Amino acid sequence: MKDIQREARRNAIIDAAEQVFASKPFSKVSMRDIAKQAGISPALIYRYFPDQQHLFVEAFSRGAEQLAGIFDALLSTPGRGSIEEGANRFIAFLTEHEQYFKMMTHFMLEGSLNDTLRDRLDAIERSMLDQFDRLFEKAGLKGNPRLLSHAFFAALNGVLITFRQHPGRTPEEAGEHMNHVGRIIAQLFADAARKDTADIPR
Amino acid sequence: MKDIQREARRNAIIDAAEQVFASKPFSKVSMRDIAKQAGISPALIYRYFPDQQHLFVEAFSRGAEQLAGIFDALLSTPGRGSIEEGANRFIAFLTEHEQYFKMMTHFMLEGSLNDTLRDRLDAIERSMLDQFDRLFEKAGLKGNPRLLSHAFFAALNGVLITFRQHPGRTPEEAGEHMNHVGRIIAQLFADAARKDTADIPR
DNA sequence: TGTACATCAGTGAACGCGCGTTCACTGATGTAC
DNA sequence: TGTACATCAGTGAACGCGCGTTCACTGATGTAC
Repeated sequence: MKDIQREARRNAIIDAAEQVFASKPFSKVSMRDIAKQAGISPALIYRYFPDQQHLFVEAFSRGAEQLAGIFDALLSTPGRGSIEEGANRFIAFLTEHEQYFKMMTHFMLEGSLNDTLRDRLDAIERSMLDQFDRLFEKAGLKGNPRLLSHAFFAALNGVLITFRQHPGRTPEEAGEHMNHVGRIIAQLFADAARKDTADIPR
Repeated sequence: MKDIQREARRNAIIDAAEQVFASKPFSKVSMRDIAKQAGISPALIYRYFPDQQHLFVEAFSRGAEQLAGIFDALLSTPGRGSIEEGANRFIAFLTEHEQYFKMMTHFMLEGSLNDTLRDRLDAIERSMLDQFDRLFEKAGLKGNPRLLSHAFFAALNGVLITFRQHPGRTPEEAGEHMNHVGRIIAQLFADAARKDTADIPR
């Protein structure tokens, strides 16, 4: 079988995984579901991925690349890429692509993960934090922005988790609320970036 | 059987659930584990709780009450209860009592929950937000603090989730890092509380 | 005080199910001669 | 070009397991007379 075909099928399996993740809670997603969505037998997945965890990490890493691409475009456009815009895009991407958000929180909360995969996820997180660093640098922050990036990244994750399925709201209303709260947080960080970093303890 | 004895056993089951939750990831906790920890048969749990979800919500609600008590003590002591202190206590409580953190994130992420229980959890979240409101009022904020409370609450949750099991850190180091990042976030919110609320869009 | 009975805390074993993964096998395709 | 063979994508069914929950039953305890 040609490498191209193999690669195509592999991608089709990841696509299927994403679609299933987008349609039900993480804990309800099974290999059978994914196989069904892809129109293949469950056994075939194991010819393309050693196990479930590898497939999930692969799918997540795809989302991370997309998000990095969005940030990158923002940051390399003059006059764009404010801290507010970064927050807005981050929240928009992860609410519009729930599958990645579900995977991310799963990895953050679940302890038992293969060392190699854990390393891979750490690298993804670090490159995400690098993008946040650039956001702060572009906003004019002097000194090392890393700690602020940690705080900002964490705060935005928290907004997504806390208001994802808020009581008596439609998904649209929830999304609006997340953007609203995200904007408030972004402004606090933008204020901090404007000041000297001297009064932020390290 | 006397009501007192019944109540004691009921509490013992909740205690056991907490201990199991503290010792392993959420997804690995089973009714059998809890029964074993409590020294009883799994079937007996069902004479005290209609099902697993009710038990979990009951256990979580206990933690929420403890945390509310801590905030309440802080807020009713003159000269205490700064925003920084609130953040610090919040993070400390949920890192020292991992079981509640695991349950909270589970409820936030998992969609399929009984309506009655969902209402109960919403009430718990609202009363937590009330405490955050008081924090901001005590810090001198004029106007309705609710939106800031949402943002602060979400940001602190994010810190807990994001840095809970950070690569190559001992739990102590992770806790230190969370406190550090929490302090930075608290300072941003404290700055915001000091200013007029007029420049925070609603 | 003694006895018959009702109550219900508590149990061990089972039910039914869904899961991740593997196994034994089929059959299409490419290749060597 | 035809044939024998190797390769390997792909499958249906099964394995083994753990889960939440229920069932049929036991036996201790309290109560009515």
